[in-house]
Amino acid sequence: MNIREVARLAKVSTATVSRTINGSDKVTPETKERVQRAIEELKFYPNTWARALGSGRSSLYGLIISDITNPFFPELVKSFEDIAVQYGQEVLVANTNYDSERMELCVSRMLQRKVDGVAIMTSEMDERWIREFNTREIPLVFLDTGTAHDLTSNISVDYAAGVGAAVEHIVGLGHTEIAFISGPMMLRSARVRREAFVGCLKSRGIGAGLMEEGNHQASGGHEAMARLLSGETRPTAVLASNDMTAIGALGAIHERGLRVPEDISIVGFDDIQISAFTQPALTTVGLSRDEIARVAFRALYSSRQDGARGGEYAVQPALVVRRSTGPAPGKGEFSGRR
Amino acid sequence: MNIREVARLAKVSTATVSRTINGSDKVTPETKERVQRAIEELKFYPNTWARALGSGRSSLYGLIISDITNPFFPELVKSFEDIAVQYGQEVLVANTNYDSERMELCVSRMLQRKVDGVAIMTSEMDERWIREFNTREIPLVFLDTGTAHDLTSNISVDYAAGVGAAVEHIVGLGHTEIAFISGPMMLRSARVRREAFVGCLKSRGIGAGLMEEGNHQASGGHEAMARLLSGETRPTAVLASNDMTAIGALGAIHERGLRVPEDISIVGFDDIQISAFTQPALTTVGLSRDEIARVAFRALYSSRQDGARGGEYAVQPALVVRRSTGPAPGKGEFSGRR
DNA sequence: CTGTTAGCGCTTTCAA
DNA sequence: TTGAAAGCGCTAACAG
Repeated sequence: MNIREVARLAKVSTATVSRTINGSDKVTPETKERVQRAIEELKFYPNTWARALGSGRSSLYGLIISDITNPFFPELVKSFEDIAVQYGQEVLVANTNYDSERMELCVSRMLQRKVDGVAIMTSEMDERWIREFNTREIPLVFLDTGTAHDLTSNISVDYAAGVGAAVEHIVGLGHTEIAFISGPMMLRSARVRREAFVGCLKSRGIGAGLMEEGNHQASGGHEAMARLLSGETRPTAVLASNDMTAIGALGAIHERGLRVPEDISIVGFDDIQISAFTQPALTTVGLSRDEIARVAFRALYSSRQDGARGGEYAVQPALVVRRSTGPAPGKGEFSGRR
Repeated sequence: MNIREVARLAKVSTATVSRTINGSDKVTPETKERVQRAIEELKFYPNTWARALGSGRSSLYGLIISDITNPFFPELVKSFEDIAVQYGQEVLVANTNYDSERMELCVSRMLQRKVDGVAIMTSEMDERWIREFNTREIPLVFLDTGTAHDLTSNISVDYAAGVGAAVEHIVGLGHTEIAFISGPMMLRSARVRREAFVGCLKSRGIGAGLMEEGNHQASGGHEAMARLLSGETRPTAVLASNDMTAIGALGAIHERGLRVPEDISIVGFDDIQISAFTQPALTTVGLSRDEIARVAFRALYSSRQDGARGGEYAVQPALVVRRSTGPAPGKGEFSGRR
């Protein structure tokens, strides 16, 4: 079943069928009507590849993420797809699994499928792959990596502001012993968050806090928190590099028989959906996946459609205060609700 | 840049390049070597669509899910992709968002991209769409819906056994007032789980328990639990239709100042990753996404490759006992660890 | 073992 | 407004 059969049934040429499918305005309403009916009757679905081959446009946008299993990403994927659908485009999602071999696979999938643009939402992207996209003039958008030029856009997250708001909130509650549980230091994104924390403390004249390394998952947060609790100086507040880490930390604290936030305050990062339902609900620095996805898609789409140059975009995180933060022990009456 | 340029550089015909790419054994090692070098040098990536068009095989398998944001699915997606990659195939993921309009979009994407098979992991699939796949002889595999025939396979989850194990565990702990928080009753998958619960109670001679309807998300579990707590008879144990629901319920219980499992025991369903890190860690009926994905992919792949008929497969859930279940209040010493 | 060539299903000039 | 026909990049039958 193909366009020719439709053409035959509608008694027109294949060109006319093609025009109808593509919504050309150079087709008489009557003809269009006839063709539509033939399409309906045959339940014809135009072959996407053949369309792409013929036209040179794939209407496909790539989205490269690290790990679909990390709750931050599914929400991003969903938002990206929703907006792509609005623009009549499609999305090809690929996972790197934080693995450079898989990363190569992701890149070649994108190249082989001739995507019209790629959103690289993982921080670990080898320079040489980027070059492959550049030489083929495929628009790119990064999350907080690389800089805008030609067909490359960049979305930068103001981590300093986000972490700053968190630290301010914590300091305002009287905390002085503030610890940080980072993500895996081999990940650029994790290092950036950690540096924002260190810088923030320094600029406020607070001595460098306790540091532990996690893995951006609950397990790592749990272990890191356990180490923190058995250390010499126990922190009264802990910032985590992401919410999963904070959730793991929460568990370790409870296991020790300590309470959050009465004994220790916790702040996460990302504001994934589940954070509103942890015990207690997590105070966290929210990063809008919706906004990131929208900005990313539009950057790619406008590069492609209007030949726009790459741009530099900024996204502001926002502190979401819930129940996991409270006054430092001994500092004023505790007013939180358990 | 295309196969012809590679052919020219390697001084062979396009057919030879094609053969090299496809790993044909009818090419002299030397020739193959020359072609490989040319490909490297030109950084040539064969156009997937053209390949599919020429060969009639897409090497693409569709995976239709309800909602990427529901933690059950990302793990399924990951497993499915991993196994597809092992077989050198690719995956096209589509979300229905529980919306019938989006569902139609998903189906037409699959049809337009000429996928080699589709795993339908959402329970709400309109009969008429299924027919579209059937008439085009596209292998299908369902999760717990439909029956095996021709090119259609089905994976059935033994909900009765899973729920049975949970009920047995709970009853063994002395509970008699057992409630169930279901998913949205408009979803078949939710109804199936609920029926398994009702049937299980009945077969054990226990009267029909309390029932509340949730939405398979934390918010619904929270609200349903709140209703349960303000009802006349307070249950001492609650089974939830999925883990997110259970997590929401946990929050509602804590807000009332009650403890889990001392005052109320909770059992979830699915065993999503985060369930090991809730407070307390959730006892739940685990469903292996890995197994489901593997079985589903293989069913599709063998239908396609070996022309195998559709099969009926079974997956057994397994109870994972953690900390959210304990003896019914008043029944024996409480021995759980908080 | 290698090359020639006719498609695959659609788009898109160019004419009519 | 419509049709004829030449590709798009690759595969596969057929020759050699």
